[in-house]
Amino acid sequence: MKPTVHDIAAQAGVSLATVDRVLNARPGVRAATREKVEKAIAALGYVRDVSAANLAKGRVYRFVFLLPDNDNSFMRLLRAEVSEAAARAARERIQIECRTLPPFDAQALVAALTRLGAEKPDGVALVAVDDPCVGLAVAELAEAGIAVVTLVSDLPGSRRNHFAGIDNHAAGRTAASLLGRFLETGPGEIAIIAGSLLVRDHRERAEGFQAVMRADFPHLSLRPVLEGRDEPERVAALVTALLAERPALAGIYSLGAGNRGLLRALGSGVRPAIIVHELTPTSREALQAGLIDAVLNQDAGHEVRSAIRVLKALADGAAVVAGQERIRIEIFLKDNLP
Amino acid sequence: MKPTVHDIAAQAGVSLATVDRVLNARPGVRAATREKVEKAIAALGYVRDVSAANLAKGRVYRFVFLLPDNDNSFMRLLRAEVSEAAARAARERIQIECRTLPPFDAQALVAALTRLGAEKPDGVALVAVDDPCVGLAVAELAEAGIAVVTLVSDLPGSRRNHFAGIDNHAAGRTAASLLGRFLETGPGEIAIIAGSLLVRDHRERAEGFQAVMRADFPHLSLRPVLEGRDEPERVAALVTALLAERPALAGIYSLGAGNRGLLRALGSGVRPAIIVHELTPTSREALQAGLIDAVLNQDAGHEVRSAIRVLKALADGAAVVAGQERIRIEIFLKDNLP
DNA sequence: CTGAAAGCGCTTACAG
DNA sequence: CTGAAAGCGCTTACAG
Repeated sequence: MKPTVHDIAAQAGVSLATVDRVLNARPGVRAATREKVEKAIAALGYVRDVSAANLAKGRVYRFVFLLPDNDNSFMRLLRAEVSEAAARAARERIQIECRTLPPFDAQALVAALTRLGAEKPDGVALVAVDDPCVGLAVAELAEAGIAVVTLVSDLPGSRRNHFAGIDNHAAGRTAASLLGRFLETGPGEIAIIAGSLLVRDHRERAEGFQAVMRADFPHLSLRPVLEGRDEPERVAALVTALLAERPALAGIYSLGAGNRGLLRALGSGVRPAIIVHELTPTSREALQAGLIDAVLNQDAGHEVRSAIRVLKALADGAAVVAGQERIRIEIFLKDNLP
Repeated sequence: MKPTVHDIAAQAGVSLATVDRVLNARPGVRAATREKVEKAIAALGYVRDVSAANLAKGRVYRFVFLLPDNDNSFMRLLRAEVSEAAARAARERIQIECRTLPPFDAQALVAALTRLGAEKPDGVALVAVDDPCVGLAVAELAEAGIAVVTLVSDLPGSRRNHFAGIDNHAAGRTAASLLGRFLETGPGEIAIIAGSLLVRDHRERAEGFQAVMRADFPHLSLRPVLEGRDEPERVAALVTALLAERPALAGIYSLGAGNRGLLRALGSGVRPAIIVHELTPTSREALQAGLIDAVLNQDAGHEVRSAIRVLKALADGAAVVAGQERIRIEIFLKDNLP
């Protein structure tokens, strides 16, 4: 049988209350007593039953998710995944609240974070906006002992505890490798469409893409990055103009949102090779119909579940399973669609 | 506050024992009483606290993993993942035992399954061998109320409850799509190397690959499937002979194990485009060094953790999170290696 | 068929 | 600084 607090108490010759004090590193135990108990713990190989402890404590974990209220498929999906996970988590004494904010708005994010510093939840997950004052607000939460996880968009160099998202540089490099291999037939021009280069994820994807293209596929030349602001209308206008000017364009890497616009702007004849980001109803359908060649994806459900697991581990001071929390850059062709 | 069994008992005017009987569908409750309790449960929106219940029951889940003792990287990794997961699971009242068996041996597997029918664990995970008598042994476990999950290799049409693995047809199709796109420069010949076509996974991968190649890339012709028995030596011999006969071979799809042999057989000059299965130290290094072009992978850690979650859900009669248990066909290029 | 009481492993006032 | 007792939400003999 697994040893319990009773066994430790008996072995150490103390009461349950004292065992509990030592176990939880609470003050008010003489050094000699503490040592006796620690010896017993080690001797018996005791491992605490966390759910029994939580039951006794009546502990409820409180986590808050701060999400942008962008109206694009990916963000909608992310919000839906948080809601679903919240419903499941409630059964395990984990209370998740989801607050939406205007997108790309550092001030709004800072305000929300500052408020949380006062509310003192056990943990916070946020889609970061890349701005120094956000880093400062995160530092204050960390100072207050609140666990912080960045989601989808990171804040490197800040005091966040963990990032639940993909390596966007690597995503850009992957897109370049793939597109380069698809276009070995001869020279050509490649267009890059971002949402905005002011956003860290997009900038990193663009950089990774350009680096590999220049190094490994010198026969392909890169056009300057276009910024579609993640808006279908704007993307459509940009691509229409682009194809009018360069009807023989070899490839397009669309690294942001608004792909509905991209698809609308394509003619019906020979099209460039196309790689886009995020598996949405639009991109899935386009992939299946052969209108695009590959989709790079981050699994929103996995990111959300991972963020919750990590927040809980941080709250418990427990270890995480590294392999389980690594968010993959998924490559989808029409053949391996889930 | 979340309602508890006490609240139900009070509302229905019965004792805790009776509430428990209704909650667990145990016999010996008058229909009228049962109804009162059920009404109270519904009215209060009661949700059972599973960990409190497990604590009270002193319940320990017993799961047994039946794994082949193949000496290849993937199977070694799979066994290691089971050990790791077992260590973690022990803390949550889940006891996992791992038994190894000779590979591809239906008789040995049937014997092990039959023994388990007597031992009556809560659940069994097995790497299936595609043989009708294995299906019968699985049916007996199902009959005995033991949850059964196939791992990596499925047993379709059997009474297993769930398959934790990839769609191997789709994997083959994916390999073909990718290789086809990599070889658009002109006609050429493609070789397929399997472990053995007697194994279901391998057969399905080969079929998927051939189907897409024939349909979408008619300029590429397929050579007959070679069988390397997953042994490096044999694979090396086959590939050496192949390249001697066809020095201008355009591509190789290696869908089984033994890739160390494949790499050894490659000359130092122009090489065919190559796609292999499973991310192992060997394939990772080869991908990074540019000796192969892509690796299709199934995440062994994910498969094992998923199998355990599903077995637990089956034992509890609970629902699974479909998105979380879907095993992806991962595509790795050198740029998105984890 | 139904209920009172004890207990799972841990924690928490409260008393000393 | 230390301990006895009650309690978290659920289940289980046992008695009636």
